Amino acid sequence: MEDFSLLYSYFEKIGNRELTDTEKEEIVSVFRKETFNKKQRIFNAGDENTRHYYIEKGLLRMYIIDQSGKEFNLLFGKERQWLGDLSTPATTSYYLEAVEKTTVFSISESAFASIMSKYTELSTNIRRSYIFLQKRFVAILSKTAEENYEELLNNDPDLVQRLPQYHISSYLGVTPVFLSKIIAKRARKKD
Amino acid sequence: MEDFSLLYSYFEKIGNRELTDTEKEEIVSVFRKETFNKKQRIFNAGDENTRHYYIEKGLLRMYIIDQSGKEFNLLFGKERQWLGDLSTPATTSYYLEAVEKTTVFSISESAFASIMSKYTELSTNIRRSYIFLQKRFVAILSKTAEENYEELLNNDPDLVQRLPQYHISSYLGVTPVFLSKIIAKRARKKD
DNA sequence: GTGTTTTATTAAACTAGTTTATTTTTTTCG
DNA sequence: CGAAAAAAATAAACTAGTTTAATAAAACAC
Repeated sequence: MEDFSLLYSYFEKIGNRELTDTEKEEIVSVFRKETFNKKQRIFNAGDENTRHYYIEKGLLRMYIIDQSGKEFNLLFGKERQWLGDLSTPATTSYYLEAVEKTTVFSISESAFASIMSKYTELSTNIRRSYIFLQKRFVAILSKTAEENYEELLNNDPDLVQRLPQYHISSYLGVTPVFLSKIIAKRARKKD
Repeated sequence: MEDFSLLYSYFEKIGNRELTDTEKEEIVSVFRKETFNKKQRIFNAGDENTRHYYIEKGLLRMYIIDQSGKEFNLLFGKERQWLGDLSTPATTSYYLEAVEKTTVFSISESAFASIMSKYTELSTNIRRSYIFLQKRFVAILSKTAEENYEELLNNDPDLVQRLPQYHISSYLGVTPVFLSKIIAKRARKKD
């Protein structure tokens, strides 16, 4: 039998109460537990009606590929975070891929909408995502790449450790070459 | 008696039905009709518990001021659009200001949360805002300033016409000097 | 209307970040 | 383990966008 305990505790946390057995069954019936290998693609630009992913373990990245073929990492998601394209069920412009071997609980848009009406705190999530993206947007617009790197290092050192440098540079909106320069410069400063 | 008809028709549209008189009264009781003059500040970074604004007529901008004192326009709002800081009631990092003389219907966060449970389509709004910001983010990260200017010109020519150039440049994340160059270059190309 | 302030243009020197290419280091995997 | 592949570092030439400053044009105020 698959283990849904992390998902239960998530709903217990947001609902601020214990779940009944019926509620647990309901959750099991709408979520699908899935595992993706490192570098495995979960959805592609052009796909319709993509699912929402609550991550049990591992690390995902959502990215675009621009006209010239370059990738831009928009968001990462790790343990106990949601990731997905909120424009679903419309055709997505993004790719979702596992950076590490990752297990998730996935849910369709329609089921998501319906459990949202039961667990209204879920909509707080979308709002929180918005606030996060807004901050990130402002930071990238108004700060230098070096400052943004520092900030990421402070806010989520674990992420910096788990990601290859070229994924971080793409998240910060610079080339891997430039991030490498930044890091070299910082190392020089330190001693 | 103040005219709330635009607000009624907004709620009728999202609810997809006519409003009863009681509902209209309820709306009047939670919204406050306000007018702001050109360049008038509506809220400031540091303010707590800012309100949400549904714009009847006019044009607002929400912006930050960075460490070095430079302004960055994050969002504009015009007729029949919502604008506000979704991180409310937490302390805001943004400034909200009228670009033109503007009349709005404003609502507190707490009232907003409570009418949201009645008009659940309101939460779609937040989601739509998120999608909008995400697109804008990706565009600014992956495209040149010239392409972003073109795109704005296509998506919202009216906005370009109503805003002074230095507000547009700040929205696109470049200096007024550089936007001026882009425009000069485009004019040269055309003939 | 005309004088004053604000906004936009132009130019020139500069810098943050890119591109391409080569070398070194680290990771993967049979 | 050792070979091959992937990731990171370094260098050099380049470019998109900035800064500062001076001029021109437009908008505003009386």
